[in-house]
Amino acid sequence: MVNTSKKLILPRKFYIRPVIAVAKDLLGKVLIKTEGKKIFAGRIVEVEAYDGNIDEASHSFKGKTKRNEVMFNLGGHLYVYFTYGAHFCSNVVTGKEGHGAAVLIRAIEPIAGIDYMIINRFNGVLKSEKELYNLTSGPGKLSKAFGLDSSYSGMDLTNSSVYILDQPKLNQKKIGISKRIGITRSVDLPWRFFEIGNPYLSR
DNA sequence: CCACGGATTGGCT
DNA sequence: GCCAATCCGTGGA
Repeated sequence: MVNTSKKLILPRKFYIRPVIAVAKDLLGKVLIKTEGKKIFAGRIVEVEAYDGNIDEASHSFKGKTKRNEVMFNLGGHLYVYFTYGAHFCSNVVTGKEGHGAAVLIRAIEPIAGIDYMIINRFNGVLKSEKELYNLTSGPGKLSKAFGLDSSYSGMDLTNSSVYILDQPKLNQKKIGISKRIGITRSVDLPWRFFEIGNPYLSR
C-alpha cells in the first residue's frame, strides 16, 4: 500500500525552480490521483521539459492563449491539454507565475490502482501479461489510465486530489538524457529524461 | 469563416 | 515500419 502521508507531498518550493532541474528530480517520484475510494499511483520514469522563453516547441513560446494559459500559472499546477483529436497529455507547471514552463510526464510505472487503470485503458480486459507494459508507457496512455482529462487542467498539485509524493533522489547514473519525441521545432534540445532500463518507458 | 496541424496512438502492411 | 483517425485552438482571409 502506498503511504499517502501529507508531509510527503512535494511542497511548492520544489516546483519553483528551473524546469530542467524539476524534470530530472521528478524521476522516481510518485504521482497519485484519488477519485472517491479509488487511488491511482505510479512512479514517474520518463519526462520532457518545455520552456516557452527559449524553446520553440513549447506551447507557451508564442505567449499566453486560451489553450495554454495554465502553463503560465505558478509552479505546482497541473496542465492537461488535448491533442491529435484523441489524446490528453499531463504536465507539471514549473517556475514563477507568468514564466510559461512545464514538465510533460511521458511514462509511469504503475504501483497501485492497476485494476482501475486496466478498466480506463482496456475496458477491464488485459489480453496478456505483456500488455501491463502498455498501460502507462506514453503521455496519452498514462493520462487515460489515470483518468486525467481537461477538467483536471489548472489543479493545484500541493492541495487537491492529484499530487506527487516525495521519494529519495534517483542515482544520477540511472538518468538517461535524449532529444525530445514527436516535436518539429527546437528538435535538438536534450530535454528528455528517463530512468535507464525501466520497462515502462515510451520507447 | 475556414484551413491547418499537432508534446499520439494503434492497427495494418 | 507506415499512416489514418479525430478535435479544436489558432491564425489568416
